[in-house]
Amino acid sequence: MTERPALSKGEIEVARVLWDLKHATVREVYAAFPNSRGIDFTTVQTYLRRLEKKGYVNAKLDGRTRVYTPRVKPRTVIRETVDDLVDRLFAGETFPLMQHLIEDRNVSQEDLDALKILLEQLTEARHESE
Amino acid sequence: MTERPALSKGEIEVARVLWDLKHATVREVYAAFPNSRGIDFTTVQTYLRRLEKKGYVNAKLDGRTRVYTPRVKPRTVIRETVDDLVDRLFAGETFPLMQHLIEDRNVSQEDLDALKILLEQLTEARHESE
DNA sequence: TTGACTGAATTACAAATGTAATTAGACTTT
DNA sequence: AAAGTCTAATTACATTTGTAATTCAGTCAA
Repeated sequence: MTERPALSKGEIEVARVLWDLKHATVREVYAAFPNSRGIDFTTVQTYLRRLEKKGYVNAKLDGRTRVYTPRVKPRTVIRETVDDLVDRLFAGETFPLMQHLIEDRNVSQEDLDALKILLEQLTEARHESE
Repeated sequence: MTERPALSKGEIEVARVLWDLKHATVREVYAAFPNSRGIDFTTVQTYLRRLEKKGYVNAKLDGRTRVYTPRVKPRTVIRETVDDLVDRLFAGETFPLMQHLIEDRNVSQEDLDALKILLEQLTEARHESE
């Protein structure tokens, strides 16, 4: 089963950076944060260690420095995280979330158009595989 | 400012029940949980107390029993919670989340159609107000 | 070789969270 | 009125999370 403990907010932030970098040391992850974030080097270090313990990243020693690489794909984490949110906030229903996103946020016209295209494609794909 | 502390997962669960009931005692909220949830009466009690402290619900004494009522609307909590998720997981971009919802989940054809209509409506509304 | 310096590992710690045990107050029944 | 019983309030506590201080191990300049 998927029994990985869920990620905390801070852990997700760090995981995202690591997905971008593909593999990186603590220092590199730390450097990738904008200064405005005001996060401490050792805090990043802690998050990476916890990500490793939770099974989300691998670490191998290069000299005396640990190099981290993602172990779980973004898509998987996204799915699990969004699942959880949808369960808690919408009793498992996806539609209300989409409705909220479309109606209560400022979606640009470009995004709206892109969405329409997505929907069309999906509808067509379904008809084909019938 | 919106400076209410964010809700935890458990707190959201309880808040949702209270939104449904409009106003309720601890016992009523507790009763509204399915048995399968396996949550303790006193746990619900704790969550309600914390929701009150955080400013999400009001409580008034009826005899010696506390009756809770929502103080913050679902829509507001949803907005804040989803904002937070989108920030953490998608760097604030709404589109990737919608894309995920549409592509990586099993959206029914009815939902797809409903979405298209939503999109159309929004597009029209925009053209009018130009 | 000995401090000073650099960078990484280890340890720390308060606050938040999930979960519930314990205590206390009011109502009932002998 | 004492004992038992409900129900609600108070207190407790381990775990997780956010955040970082502290320690330790090489390296370099004096």
